[in-house]
Amino acid sequence: MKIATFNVNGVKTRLAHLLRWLEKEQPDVACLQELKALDEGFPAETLREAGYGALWKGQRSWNGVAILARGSQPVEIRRVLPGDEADDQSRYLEAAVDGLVVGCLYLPNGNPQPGPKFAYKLAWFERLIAHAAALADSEHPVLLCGDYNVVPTDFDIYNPRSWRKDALLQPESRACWERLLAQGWTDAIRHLHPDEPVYTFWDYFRQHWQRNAGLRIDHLLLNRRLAPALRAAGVDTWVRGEEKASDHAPTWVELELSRLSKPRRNRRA
DNA sequence: ATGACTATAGGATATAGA
Repeated sequence: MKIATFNVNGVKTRLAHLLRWLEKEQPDVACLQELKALDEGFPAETLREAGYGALWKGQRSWNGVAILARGSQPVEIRRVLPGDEADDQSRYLEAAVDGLVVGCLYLPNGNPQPGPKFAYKLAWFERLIAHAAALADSEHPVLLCGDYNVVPTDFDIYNPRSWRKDALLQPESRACWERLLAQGWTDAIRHLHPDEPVYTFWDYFRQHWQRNAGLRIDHLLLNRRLAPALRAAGVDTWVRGEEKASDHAPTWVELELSRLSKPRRNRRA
């Protein structure tokens, strides 16, 4: 079972890219961020014809998240991150797909910092940590993936020098990331590729893609129950090399759910 | 310190992204 996260940077602008990628890589589940479209602008019919059921949460101009499932309809669990009823930004969706709980998130960028946007980022991160605590300990297999807008360490960026003041590298952002992982989550990419640089984002400036000057900010986290199923993880970098590509590349895990032990209540003494 | 580039909304520029 292949599950991917992909910040499409505009689902309407990138629809052809999205369809080519789905066709070629055949992910079973695809979590999308930055739809930049209203609910009514989401190409649900086209995706259905491509074989994917979908849940989506749009917003005018910015944000927006979706969960696609190949050959099935994701079952919605929640469409808001708890903790702030005044927050109207479309950044979180959670669904059940084939016995798996999948959270799709688009964590605020936070620039410029310091300032209100950075405060919003940290507040949103605190809400995520609070919500993720129960998911981390869940007896269900849970995957929490998306654009976290955090470069976990200096090893996750081509060169931190010109990014030192960026919200993505701030000690506060990284401390939140560490607290999240300390709940027991496995960072799939880093777990399977401990010694090599892996990037998921290359900005449009200064030929950063051509120079492979990237950042690792799209992450897939597995809870304890799911971690034993992890078989492979990677980045579909070819998508970033396409004409008029998103600045992010799809990032994925391959899971072998049949390898998970049965829930305790079903096990014989 | 700034800007490089790409997107949306709208119909010129302003704002956001990371």
